Amino acid sequence: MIKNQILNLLENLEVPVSVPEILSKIPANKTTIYRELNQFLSKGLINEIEFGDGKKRYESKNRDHHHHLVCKNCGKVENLEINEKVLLNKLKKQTNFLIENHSIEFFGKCINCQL
Amino acid sequence: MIKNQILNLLENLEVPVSVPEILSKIPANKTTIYRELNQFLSKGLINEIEFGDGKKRYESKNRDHHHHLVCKNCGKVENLEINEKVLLNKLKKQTNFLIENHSIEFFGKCINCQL
DNA sequence: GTGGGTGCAAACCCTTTGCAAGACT
DNA sequence: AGTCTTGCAAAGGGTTTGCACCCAC
Repeated sequence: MIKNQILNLLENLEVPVSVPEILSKIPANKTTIYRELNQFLSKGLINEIEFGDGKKRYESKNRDHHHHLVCKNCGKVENLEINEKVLLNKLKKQTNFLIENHSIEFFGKCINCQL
Repeated sequence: MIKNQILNLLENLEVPVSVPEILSKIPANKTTIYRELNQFLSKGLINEIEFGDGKKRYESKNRDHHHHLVCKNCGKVENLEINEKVLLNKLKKQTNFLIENHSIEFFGKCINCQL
């Protein structure tokens, strides 16, 4: 079942993947991939995230929650753990907004691309 | 000159806008808008940002730097000021990554959409 | 006539939609 | 028969590209 192949892939990858990347690793139809991803999303099994190149990326919620360092030169994505609890608690008190999700990403140059 | 119309628009708007939104306010060709935005980007005059709906959004750097609360229900975008200096300094010491840019966005429900 | 600013049309790529075929109960 | 899974083909929507036009210097 393709559903499981996709979930397994997302659980085993270190960084979020786009649909084109998934397609290159799982021999299935585009429609199937998009369809399953949307189901995973509505079931809350995965996260959707964007790095600014026009493609949405997906990662399993089973992996530790973390943020990213995205190299704008070579595209390399590194995981980054920051403790945002303090920030989130502050925001909860400060705003009337119900925060369900957040995206904290940093863009720049990875060590190899700094010359 | 369209260049200036776009810059003025971005400077006067409270929240980032997408190209389709710019097109609805400035009577010009798509190509022109994209072309000018890319020039602004490479000159560092504006920021590019994504809210997860597949459209890039743009905001003037002349406005105060702030982050956003994006309502996933009605699409409303509110500005949010958080002091990320501590976080950025910590990251600078903690990683070998050259951070040029960052995106800190929160998604959820605005006060009107919480029922 | 050379260069900057603008537009049109087409192409490109990611994503969505409508419909049909097959498998399993 | 009915439902669930998958695929194909086409359309949709944001973005990019190639080329031509026009105006000013």
